[in-house]
Amino acid sequence: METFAARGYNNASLAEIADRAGLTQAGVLHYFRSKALLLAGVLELRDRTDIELQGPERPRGLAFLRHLVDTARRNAEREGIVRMYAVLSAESVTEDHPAQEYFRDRYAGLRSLVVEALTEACERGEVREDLDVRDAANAVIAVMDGLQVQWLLSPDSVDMAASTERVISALLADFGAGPLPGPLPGPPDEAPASDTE
Amino acid sequence: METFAARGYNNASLAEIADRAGLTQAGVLHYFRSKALLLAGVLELRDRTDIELQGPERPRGLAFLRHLVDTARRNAEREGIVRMYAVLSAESVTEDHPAQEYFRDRYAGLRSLVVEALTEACERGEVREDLDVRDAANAVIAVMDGLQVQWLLSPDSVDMAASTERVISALLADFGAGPLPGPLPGPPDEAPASDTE
DNA sequence: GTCTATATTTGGATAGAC
DNA sequence: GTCTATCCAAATATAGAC
Repeated sequence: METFAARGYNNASLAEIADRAGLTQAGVLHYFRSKALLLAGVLELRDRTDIELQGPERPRGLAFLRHLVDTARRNAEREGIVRMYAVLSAESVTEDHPAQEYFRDRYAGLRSLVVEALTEACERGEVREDLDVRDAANAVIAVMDGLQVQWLLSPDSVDMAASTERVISALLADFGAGPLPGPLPGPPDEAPASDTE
Repeated sequence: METFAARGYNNASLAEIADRAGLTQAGVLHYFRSKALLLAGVLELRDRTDIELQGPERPRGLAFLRHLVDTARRNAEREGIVRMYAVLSAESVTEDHPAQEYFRDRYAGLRSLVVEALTEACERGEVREDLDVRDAANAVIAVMDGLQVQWLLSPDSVDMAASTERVISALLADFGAGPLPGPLPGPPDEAPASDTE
């Protein structure tokens, strides 16, 4: 993970990864038949470690949106993971990248979670046209991703949680719901929580 | 540009670039002493070609924000450039990447342009705390960037212009200004305009 | 289960001919 | 100004010993 985060997939070498893991390059290939399979293993591991937003007991509606802001705040303490996702997600749009399907699926999943949350958050017969909600959901995901790149380049110029919160609450207000209740100063530190990026 | 867009910097080879340009790899290195200098040349060329948002006659305030939405719309017709910026900007956060300074400066410049525009857009003694405006500006830039990655992976799931417009106008409303006047259906096609990404 | 050795490919860069 | 030839380094992957 650290190597992929620091160098991206293409520029990462099995030799460096092997070094950090305390074995040789051939040793790594004994467990993962190829570099691409190793990447798949890393991504899969993260998905299992971060129980993320799966399961039926995940937060819904407003609680979910607040959870996104909390995630942005927690991410400021986890540069490694942020860097890995920022680098790999963008790199995945290049030709024949081994993580392309992974990120396509990931975004599709996130998209429907956020659409659902936005819809529940501003209960009303029809919140607005469905399309509008999808546009807003894409925007929410996009802000979080885009902020990460800016933050990685200039940490002092970016407050990921504040910017995320501002967009979400502005969108909600625009939809006719009240602003994000129980807003920014959320629990400064939560228990064994999980995350999104 | 096409090669860097399709493969990123690290994975792009001088051989492929030379092929497309109709000369040999050694020929390319005759004009650009190294791969990193070639990348610098490409980025510099784009900056000079797209007069972008420089000069004193650039749009200001609301007009500038509307210009951003227009740019998002135009970008949907320029996959190559979008891909190049999306890939390179994220790749630039990796260790020792030759475009790191370029993108740091680029974001700093964009940031101050958007801060200025937001401030002018909602004329009021103090719009709100300065910090809030900076957070909003970062968010605007972030949405545009983040949407590009999603769009490159799944064009049919993302409407870059619509999502961008929604965020900007929601933020403005939140600041107390009216919603983006002369909103979405901007000039479907403008003259020799320029762009942002 | 881990290593050494090596095959194979590819990349960036240099030297020098034409 | 462009090419050929070549160097050197690095990378992925495989074969086979211990």
